[in-house]
Amino acid sequence: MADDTARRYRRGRTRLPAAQRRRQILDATTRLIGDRGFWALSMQDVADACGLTVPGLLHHVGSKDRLLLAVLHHRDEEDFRSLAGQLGVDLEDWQGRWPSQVTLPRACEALVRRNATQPEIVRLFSVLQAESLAPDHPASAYFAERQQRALSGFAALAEGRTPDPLSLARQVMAVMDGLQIQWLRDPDATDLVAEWQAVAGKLFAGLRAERAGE
Amino acid sequence: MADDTARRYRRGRTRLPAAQRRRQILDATTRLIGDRGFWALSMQDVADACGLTVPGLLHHVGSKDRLLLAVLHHRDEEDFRSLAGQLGVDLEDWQGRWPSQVTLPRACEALVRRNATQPEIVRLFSVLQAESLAPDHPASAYFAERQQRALSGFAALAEGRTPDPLSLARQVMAVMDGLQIQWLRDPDATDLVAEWQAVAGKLFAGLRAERAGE
DNA sequence: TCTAGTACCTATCAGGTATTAGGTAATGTA
DNA sequence: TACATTACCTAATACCTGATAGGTACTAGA
Repeated sequence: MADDTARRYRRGRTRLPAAQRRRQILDATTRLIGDRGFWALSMQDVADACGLTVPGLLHHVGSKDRLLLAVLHHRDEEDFRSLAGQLGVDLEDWQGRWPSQVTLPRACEALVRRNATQPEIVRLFSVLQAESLAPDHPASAYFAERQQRALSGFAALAEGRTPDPLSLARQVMAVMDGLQIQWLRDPDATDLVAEWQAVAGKLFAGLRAERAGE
Repeated sequence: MADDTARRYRRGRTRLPAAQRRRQILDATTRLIGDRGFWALSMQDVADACGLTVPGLLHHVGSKDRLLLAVLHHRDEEDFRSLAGQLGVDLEDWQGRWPSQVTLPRACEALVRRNATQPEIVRLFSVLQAESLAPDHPASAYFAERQQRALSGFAALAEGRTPDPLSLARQVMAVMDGLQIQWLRDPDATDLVAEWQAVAGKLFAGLRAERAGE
């Protein structure tokens, strides 16, 4: 009997180095949350997707909540890196501020274009953003901070070019989030980029090309 | 012992007529889903909120999924009724079309104003709308149909006054949904109505007062 | 006052949940 | 080849999940 369990042990599972396994876990979780949301996600689902048992999975991520936060941070980093690349900014000499050739319309366009290529990830954030409106959701604080950061980031780009940059930032963010939901619900009927460009024309109508006082 | 269970039976619970109890259940569920989302909601929570046991609750609603749909339909009806009232439309002689004095800007303003007074309900729909992006969510079909209905409703109001009514409808809906999320996350920092009016000015800039050909 | 209907109960089920404890074997290094 | 590390396992814990079966007692109509 002892022999039996010994023979059954880890039947056919592959053993991976921690970093590689961790990446696989984050990827799988990203996909699964995008499909079902976080509350509906079970550690069993993730473990299955990775060819692990549940405790095997927990060995790498600690707990379900920490898994969620790891996924979010990972995606944020990745997105930021890609966006900077698309805008021609070198991350080596990143000073915490965008260079002057990066304008709000240009940054938005880049963001929307990138999002249009990765619906699963957009869904992940859309679902989680809404789910996390509940104060005791594990990602509640994260999304509150993220909204703050995004808003002031957008506002900074419009600084000096419009009377109320923060208000414009809110409008930009609202349109993006709202369009994405419609697009996810019915991807064939909605052209995310085209629709964005149509609104952008109206939102940015009064935007000055140069900062006031330059 | 039999005596004991008999004495414990329904200790102190109040018995209500079905219609009244059902309404109480719908109200409580609305509040709870707004707080936690549907996946995170348990029948136990609802039962507790109503002073019932879980089977007692199920007696009235059948199943968790049917409870959800009942809540959604109930809210939709209520909202429609209120909106019509605010726009001065008599539901008795409702023909399936809005009278000509109801314009898209006016309808939107009324909608936003009403939403601003009931954050819990707005949260209910925001959370559910995102959760239900998963195709196997019990409200998935409902929200797909609802999005369709809302879009064509908005588009109909703009018919003949703008080159692409459907596109305008999508923009309007996107802004509303997006602003609501920001507002729910941070109600004090966001003035829903004011922010809407600011965007509305831009979105409706080219809208003709009269339908083309009138 | 008897009776039919029904609102709601208790008990139980079959199955999921995340997490912990403690062990096993594959791996990289001395 | 010996050893330490660690990726991952099995087993068990202590829940909670929606749902059903079958009974109890309140209530409205005759």
